[in-house]
Amino acid sequence: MTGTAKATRARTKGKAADARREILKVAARMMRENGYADMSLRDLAAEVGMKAGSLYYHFPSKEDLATEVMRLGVEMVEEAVTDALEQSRKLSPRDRLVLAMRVHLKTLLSESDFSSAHIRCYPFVPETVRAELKTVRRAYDQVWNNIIAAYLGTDAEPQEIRHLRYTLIGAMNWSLEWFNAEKDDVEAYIASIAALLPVRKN
Amino acid sequence: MTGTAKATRARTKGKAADARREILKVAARMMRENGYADMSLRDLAAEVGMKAGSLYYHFPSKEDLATEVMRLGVEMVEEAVTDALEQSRKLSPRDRLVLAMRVHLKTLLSESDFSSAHIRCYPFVPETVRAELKTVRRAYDQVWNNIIAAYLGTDAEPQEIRHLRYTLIGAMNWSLEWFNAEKDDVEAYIASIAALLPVRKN
DNA sequence: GTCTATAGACGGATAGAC
DNA sequence: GTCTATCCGTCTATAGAC
Repeated sequence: MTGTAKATRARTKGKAADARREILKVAARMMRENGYADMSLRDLAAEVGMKAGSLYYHFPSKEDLATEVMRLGVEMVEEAVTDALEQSRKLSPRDRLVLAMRVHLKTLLSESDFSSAHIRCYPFVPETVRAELKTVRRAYDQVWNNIIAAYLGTDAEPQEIRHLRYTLIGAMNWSLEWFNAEKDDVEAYIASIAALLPVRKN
Repeated sequence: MTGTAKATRARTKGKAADARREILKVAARMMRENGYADMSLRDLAAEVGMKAGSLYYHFPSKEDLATEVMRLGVEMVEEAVTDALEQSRKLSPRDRLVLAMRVHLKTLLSESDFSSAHIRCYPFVPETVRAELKTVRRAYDQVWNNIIAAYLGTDAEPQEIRHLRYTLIGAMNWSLEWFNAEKDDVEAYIASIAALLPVRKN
């Protein structure tokens, strides 16, 4: 076992790590539902089963806690998308694009308060938090640039790639505003968006 | 519409009406930039040139002020879109759809803090505020349902219409997250989205 | 690791003078 | 119409006991 792996395991087991994970989980839900400003550390602590002051054993500040929640939010979707693509190398570029959309949307809607908290809270979070998230956000953008470039072909201009990325990500992320798990169907919505993407000759 | 809102809107002249408009204008900008929770009435009043307490001569509460800002936000885009369509009756259903997109997006990006404040703040605003906005929001949805139904044709199913509406509105509203007036071009982005909409035979 | 207790700042809202 | 003054609640964060 490498030192790094040992250290990682040390950080992920034990009482402190459990409490930390629980805090993050509840924080993600509260941020998603109420926003960053309206997430009270008193309420958060109460839901986790501790007092507000105790949170500072695990996180140095509210901003750091929020940063961690939002960072995990990007990393979760990114990992889900890249894993799915990794296991589907034989698909056509178009099918890979549709697969990426499916995984992004499913993660957003059914699995992860972290990702939706990121999307909803980003515009209003302190500038320092946004600065911390710059790198992970760029990395995820790059994942999509690659998927879309493969679909559009080698003659695609950078603006064409960016615009399609904005359109698709916007169409998907907007689902946070209307999607109702009891009435709506992820597959049906993906199919509707996919219907707008022409089958290309490459 | 409440009786109060109707009565106050009738007063469009005089000192009170001017101050009221100024308050709404600054409030819209602050809500867009910082969100509802982080808009302080003290800061708002300072920017308008008054003291916090004076705001209560014009609005009964912060919630009522926010409701008015957001209601105006929908009405402004709706009016811009319907006016444009009114003056372009001869266009094809597809061209009318693209025109509606152009006007919606331009209003959002260059004219109205009110509309962008609505879009950004809606998820986190108190439930009572959301309830007040239900009617105007539904009305604007209906405008788009009609435009899209005309484009898709008489055989379009309700879900097909809704899904295309969500996709297009999502693609446009997401521009609040990335659009930079100095680098990006509204027309170019509209063209990119429009390229995804097949020319139909009707 | 979590607690109690509290500092210190700021929030929305109201009353009454002018 | 706007101001001053203020009430009362809540917030993040810290210090020190256990």
